Amino acid sequence: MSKNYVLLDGHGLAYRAFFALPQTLTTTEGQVTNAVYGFMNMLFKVLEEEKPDAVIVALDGPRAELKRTAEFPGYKAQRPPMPDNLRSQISLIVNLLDALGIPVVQIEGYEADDIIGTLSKKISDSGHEATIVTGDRDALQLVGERVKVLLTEKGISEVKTYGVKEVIEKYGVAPRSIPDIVGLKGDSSDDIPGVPGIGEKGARELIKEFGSLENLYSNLDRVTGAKRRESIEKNRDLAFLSKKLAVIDTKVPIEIDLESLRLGQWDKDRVIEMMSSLEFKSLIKRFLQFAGESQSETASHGEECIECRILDGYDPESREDFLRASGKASHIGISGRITNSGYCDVEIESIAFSSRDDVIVVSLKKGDELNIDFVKKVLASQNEKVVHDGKGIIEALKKRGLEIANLSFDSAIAAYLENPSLGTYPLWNVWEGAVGKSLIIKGKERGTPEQASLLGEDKKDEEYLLASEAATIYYLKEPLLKKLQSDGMLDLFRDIEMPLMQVLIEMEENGVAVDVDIIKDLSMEAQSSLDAIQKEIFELVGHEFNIGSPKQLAEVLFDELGLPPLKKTKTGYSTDSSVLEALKAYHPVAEKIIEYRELSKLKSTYFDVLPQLICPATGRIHCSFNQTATATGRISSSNPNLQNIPVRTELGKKIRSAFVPGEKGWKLLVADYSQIELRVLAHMSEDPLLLDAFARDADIHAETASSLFGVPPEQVTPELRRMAKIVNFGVVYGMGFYGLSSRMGMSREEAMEYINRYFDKYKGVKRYREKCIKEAREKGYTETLLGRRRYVKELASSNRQTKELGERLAINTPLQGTAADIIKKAMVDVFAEMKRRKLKSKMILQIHDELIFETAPDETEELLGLVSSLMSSVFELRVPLKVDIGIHDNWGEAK
DNA sequence: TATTTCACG
DNA sequence: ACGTACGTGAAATAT
Repeated sequence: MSKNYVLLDGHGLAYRAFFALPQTLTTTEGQVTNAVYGFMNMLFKVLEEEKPDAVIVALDGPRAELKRTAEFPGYKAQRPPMPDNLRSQISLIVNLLDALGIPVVQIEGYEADDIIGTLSKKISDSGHEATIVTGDRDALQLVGERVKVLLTEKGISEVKTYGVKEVIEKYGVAPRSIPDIVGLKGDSSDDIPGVPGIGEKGARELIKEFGSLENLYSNLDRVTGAKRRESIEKNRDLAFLSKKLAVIDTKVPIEIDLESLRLGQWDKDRVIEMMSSLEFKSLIKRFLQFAGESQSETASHGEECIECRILDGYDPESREDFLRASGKASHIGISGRITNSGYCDVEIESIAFSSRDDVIVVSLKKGDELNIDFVKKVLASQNEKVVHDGKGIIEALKKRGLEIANLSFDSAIAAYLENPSLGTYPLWNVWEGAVGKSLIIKGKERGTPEQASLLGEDKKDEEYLLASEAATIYYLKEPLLKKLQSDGMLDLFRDIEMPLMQVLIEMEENGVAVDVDIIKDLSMEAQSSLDAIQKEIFELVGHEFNIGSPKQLAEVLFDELGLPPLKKTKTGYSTDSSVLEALKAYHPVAEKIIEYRELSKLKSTYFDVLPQLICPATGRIHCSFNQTATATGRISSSNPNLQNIPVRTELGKKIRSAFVPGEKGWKLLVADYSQIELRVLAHMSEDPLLLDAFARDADIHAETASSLFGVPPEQVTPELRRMAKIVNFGVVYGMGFYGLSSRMGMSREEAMEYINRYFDKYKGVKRYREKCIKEAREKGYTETLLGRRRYVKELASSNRQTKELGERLAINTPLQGTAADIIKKAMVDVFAEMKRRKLKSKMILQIHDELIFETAPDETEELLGLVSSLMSSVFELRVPLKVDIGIHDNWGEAK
């Protein structure tokens, strides 16, 4: 019986995958896996399509080029050495192949091509079939009756199959004549010279006509074109040498028992273990599928086939069924469909509950009020509730008078803690990442068709989807909880993030009041200033253009006015504020443009937008606080972003003054942590100088200036203090001397000098930085005081710039993240205490180190004391947590 | 959709 | 040879 053997060119395919797939394909900890992935993808594709009886992978042996470089020293001479990132992947591939029971053949002194050539000959000689998978066109010479070649085209996943027919179609010659063609045209990728002046086309024509090099040289007189003939004649030796280099050796001494080889000798557990450590979720699935496992076997790997009944939300009996079943369930998974986003416009459309094997979907559209009692009952039940990114759903439910009792778990937040760098946490991705097995929602039981149609015929798929979501959420809880536990983040999750979610919900509901009249006045003022500045700019330049267009502006500045382009962007010359600032010295238009920029920015981002964002129903602005957005653990704000309301310029402060208490007689209470990141640095580094400075509540920048510039504290000038402040920020960000020099306007040497002096004085900080980098490199992640993680895969990069970025992240993230931990806990504590005391006052904003409340007249003093003491006592650090706090009539008054 | 710029901590 | 501090979100223009 004839067998089909697949022969793969290991290095060749790995090389292709390495260059075809992005380097960004890595494990969470930063091991680049693109070549392994590409190779395995190709392997499985071939396994699935060719269904071979056996597979062999050939690798270039040590000193494989020797044989051919002995003939011609230039052979493969221009080939750069294998990148380290690829070398490490080759050994992963070999290990994986070992686990898969696929033999890897590597013989000293021979290239993979020769091994493949020898094997394919042996295979076809004994009457079996061989399929060669490679990226090297030279292999086409091996094609024969029982040998075909799958050649990777551009990229990696595209392959073309070559049998004898295809080779002749493409090259016009028999496969065995391919080396003759190479002999004439050469091969730039292997540095085979060929005959000068003969290219692909000419070579093909000549061999097609003469059949071989030998025959060509015996009949040189029949070659047309004098020049061509001369070149061929002159380069006879080169041509034959080139051909020799291109001929694949089919007589390599290989000891392998082809007959006993067969696919399927894999160590299944090891394959799965290796693939999951490489985070190849989909390949595991493919492997299991290919391994043709029966259901019971797949279950041993936890492959779950979850069967859910979908109950009809309109059928009273089904509802009773659900309530009965959910009583026994450990928790209830909830998914909801909402329209719009943001507190002001959000509305609940429908909701699904999952209690292990029952799912029920009910519509909550206006007019479907008959469902509300049931929903109320489920939501109020003693079961733990589980949601995925539930903040919006909860708000929408609350707007309809529905509250969730015992909400204990949000899988999006859990997934965020596991890896905060992902940016978004779609349910399905989280499922893939946490479980990676297929979840199948089976079965669907409904009431009568008339009742069923109440949900709307066209909405049936939507209903099914919502039900699957609820079930997925249900089954997500356990694995994520386990992971949090094993990663030491359970407390952070349970005691901070989940309670914080409730705080954020109320803050979003509360919203913030703005005085529209102030903003509208500012807008009008800005418009008239803008008109005037625009006119001036046009006069200075001599014509009109779009000042807002960086491209047109660059043209005017650097081409027309001939100003020096100081900085480049990807696409052209930069016109950002630092450039314009420097250009002030050359041309008066620079200053005008800076003014124009500032005004138009503020106008378009704030003046014109804020009034539109006032919610008609509440008369206030309700932003969204995103709890799963930042890699460091901070929260972010959007629609609008209230965390970047201007403050640094005069005009900016005017905008802030439009933020006011929403009720007559009420005030704004603004509390911010003083120097929180530097205090965290002092705590973490235990640097004596920093600890002492904060213990004395000294002016930290002045202290730094004093030790940096060697002047007594009382002689620190504002200028020295300003420089020290930049250095302090730099330390927190993990600065290098170049960045510092450009920011301080000094030479690199000077900057270097200051940095050295800083680290000499603050030895603890120096040690801290080194420790951060070392630990992050070892563990693959950095962590904050509360164990919040951030994987720093940049540290594993071979690119220097990326690696240095990783080092800065390793330094900065624990500082920024711990500060985030601290204010988050403060929010939770303050919120809980306000609830306990039943205060009317409201927490309305958080701006990273600052909390803003709206306080009722009779609560101002109480709240002030409460906030101030709770904020400073959330953690016992080695330094005091200082809080600046004040009562104001508007936000502009603070600071 | 990507790029550039700029507001904040 | 190159570009250089951390973390965000939004608007306008370019593609």
